[in-house]
Amino acid sequence: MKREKILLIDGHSILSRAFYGVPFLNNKEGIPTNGIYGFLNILFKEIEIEETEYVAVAFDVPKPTFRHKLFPEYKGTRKGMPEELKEQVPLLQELLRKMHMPLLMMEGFEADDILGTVAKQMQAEGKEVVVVSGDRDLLQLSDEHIKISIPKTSKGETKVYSYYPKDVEEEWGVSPIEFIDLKALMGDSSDNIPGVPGMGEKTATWIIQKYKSIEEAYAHAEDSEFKVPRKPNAGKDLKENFELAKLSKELATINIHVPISLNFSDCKWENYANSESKELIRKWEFRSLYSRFEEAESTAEKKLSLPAWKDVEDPYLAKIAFKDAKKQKSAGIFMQADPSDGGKLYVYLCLSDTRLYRIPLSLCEEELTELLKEGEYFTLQLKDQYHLWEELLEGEIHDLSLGAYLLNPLKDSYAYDDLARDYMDLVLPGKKELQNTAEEGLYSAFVSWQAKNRIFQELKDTEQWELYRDVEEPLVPVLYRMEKAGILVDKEALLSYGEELKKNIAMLQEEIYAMAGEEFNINSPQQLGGILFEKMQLPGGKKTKTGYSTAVDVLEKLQEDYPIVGKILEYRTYSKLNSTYAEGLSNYVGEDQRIHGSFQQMVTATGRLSSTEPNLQNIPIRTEMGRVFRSVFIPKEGSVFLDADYSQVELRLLASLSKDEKLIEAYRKDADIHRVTASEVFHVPLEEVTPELRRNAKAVNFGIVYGISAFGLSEGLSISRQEAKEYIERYFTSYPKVKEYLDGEVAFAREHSFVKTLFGRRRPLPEIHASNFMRRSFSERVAMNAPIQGTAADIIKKAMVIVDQKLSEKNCQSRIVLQIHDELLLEVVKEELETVKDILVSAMEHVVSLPVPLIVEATVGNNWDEAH
DNA sequence: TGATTCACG
DNA sequence: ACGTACGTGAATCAA
Repeated sequence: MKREKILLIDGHSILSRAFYGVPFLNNKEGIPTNGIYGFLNILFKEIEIEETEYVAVAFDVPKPTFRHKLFPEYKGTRKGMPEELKEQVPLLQELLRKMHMPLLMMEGFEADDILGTVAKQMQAEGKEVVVVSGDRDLLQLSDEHIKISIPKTSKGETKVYSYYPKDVEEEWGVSPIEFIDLKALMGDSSDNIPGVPGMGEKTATWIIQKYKSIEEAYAHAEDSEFKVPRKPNAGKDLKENFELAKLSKELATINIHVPISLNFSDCKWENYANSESKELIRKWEFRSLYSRFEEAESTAEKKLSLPAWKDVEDPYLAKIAFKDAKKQKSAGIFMQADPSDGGKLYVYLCLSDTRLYRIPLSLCEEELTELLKEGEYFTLQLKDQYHLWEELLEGEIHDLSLGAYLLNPLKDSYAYDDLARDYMDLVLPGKKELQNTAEEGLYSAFVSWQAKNRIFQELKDTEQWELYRDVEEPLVPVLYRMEKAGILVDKEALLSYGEELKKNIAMLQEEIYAMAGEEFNINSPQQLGGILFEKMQLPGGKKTKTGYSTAVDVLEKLQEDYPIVGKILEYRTYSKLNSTYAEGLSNYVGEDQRIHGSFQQMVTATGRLSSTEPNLQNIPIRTEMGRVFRSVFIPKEGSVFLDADYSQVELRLLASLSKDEKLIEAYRKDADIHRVTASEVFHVPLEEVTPELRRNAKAVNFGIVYGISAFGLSEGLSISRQEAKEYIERYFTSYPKVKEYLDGEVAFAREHSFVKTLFGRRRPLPEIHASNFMRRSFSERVAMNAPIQGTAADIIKKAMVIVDQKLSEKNCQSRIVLQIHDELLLEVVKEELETVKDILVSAMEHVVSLPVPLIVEATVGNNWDEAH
């Protein structure tokens, strides 16, 4: 039988071959792309020659460079590699990932070793292997079913030289294994292999041909036959340098025992032409590849239907399905209500690639409860299912949507079809295209089963497994309990305040009409702009695409000279408060007088939560009038509110992550940080810092966390760009480590196209190399902000998990009801107050230990306003 | 549906 | 020369 064939490619080596073989190319943005281009040509050529679809590419993992500076810096630059080539490595990897190419990388192991291990493994599994590399180092791997293929590009043409053992023998006169010894004697400066001084190719070949190995040659070094032509001292050289030779051999030997294992079928390379990869091909202007990608994409479009499934109505059949699930202690599982069936609950089970069931929950409650006691199960959007059937809390159920969110938090959906597309290379019909609700459940269970290994592996590969397992997953039940608990609202008070607002709105409306001389819709920016800037001829013309800007900052400047503007601003405020909060919130108050909002865990790019239906994270506080809404949120009878918030987490994290001594010291002394900054930046003694200076310094501090830019700061402070620039420069002179840290983040982003938090959460930055200044600058600011904002998010999430756990350990009835990014609001049974306060504050403060301690301020109150 | 505005951290 | 502060969600208007 013909052996199946797999191509294993030495990524770095082929890239550098291509780099030197293809004339220098640049795209419009100045990104060097010649190596990538050459790599792709070699890749496609090899695939064509070898006629296989099974491919994988191995890369060295760059030595870790610690960005957080909590550890000494270690630079793992490949020496002798020109900058233009180095830059192309991450770009090529990005493209290959988008082309769905399996990348073999493992920390602590070189690509050579990975290739060697995998090649031998595949040969043992009965495959035909072709190892593609740019240099001869890998010839030692050549074997009965392992061919070493060395492409050489010159004058635009790529020729491929192939070596089975007999070809190695023919060209160098030694076997592949002996090739190691040959290299050990000769040495190789580019690989840092010393070799034996004075030994060149001729001498080394003679010795190895005669004695087969350096050990054997050493044993005979003093024999009379040890007579290398024209090298009378060769024996002596070897004798004297034997240790060096042995070391060289060790260095030259490829390790074929790397703890890696490759699944042949995972290497099937298809769907390389997709929208994401095509975008890069276009961006990098590889015109000659356009048509290849277009054609490939059209043939790759495929729709796969569901495996046959069973609609189980017979309790006996249900029992059988569950019995098998129990035996394997694992399954894809999904629960859903069917509105076309009176909201009846169904359980969907996927036991294998071909076994899929739909069972009414009423037929299998007992079996399901029993099943969840043992084993691990996989699903999507788990929190929603807890709301359907709380008993699911008892099982170990993994939420793959959550995993997919960590792998790419920029997506807008993590439903079954998204996961199938991204992790199974499978195009499934979207929810809207489905005929009935059953299909959604079946697909979800099926995808949960199919995508789990890939998603888990990627979480491990990206070092986000712990974040997933210890933070995101444990948070799911916590959020569920928060949503279930809800928060009590005094609806009467809410509505009566709304009435009050409405009266004011009506009054203001009349006044505005009178002043404008006509009636119009004040809520319409377009009409408002027309009245103000055309009819009434106020200064300060255009700003937006659709017409005049009527945003607060514009109107505030006009307020003093034009009374109507003040009225309009007032109208705006009242009308916002009324529609969003008075009317908006009251619509969500349920039978139990509580609002059960929902917390979204897979929305933000930075790892924060978000709050919807209604948004309980933007209840007013900054103005007296808005604050009233906080007082309508109240604890239930016998309870109080306990509110705890982190004091300036983000700035404290900035100090810790940058390790700036001056900032750390200031925080350790618990100084007023904005005042200290003002004193530093404006060269004023601490006691002489005016409120004005402090305000400015505070804006600078904010700016730093947001990813400072002179333009932004000048806008925020209404000062000139030049002044803003000076502020920033002086800030960085005062806190040099902060500058180093922020620059480091941007540099990291440029190299890897993502940044990460202290706990490993990633924020992709696909536009960090954009040619568009605005997009690129935006990515740079995000690179500075995301690690800080994200680390703060990680920290409070960890705290929530701990608090929830401790509350249940101590049998407390108190619960977390809200999270507002750096603040937790708890409804606390009065008797539990002291216990809960201790738990809460200490959990929040001790989540992580950093150079600057985290400080939590906790307050008790009979409504949210009082407690904050 | 997208743009604008504004509430929060 | 480019022309924005970071992260959200909801209400509203104008297509």
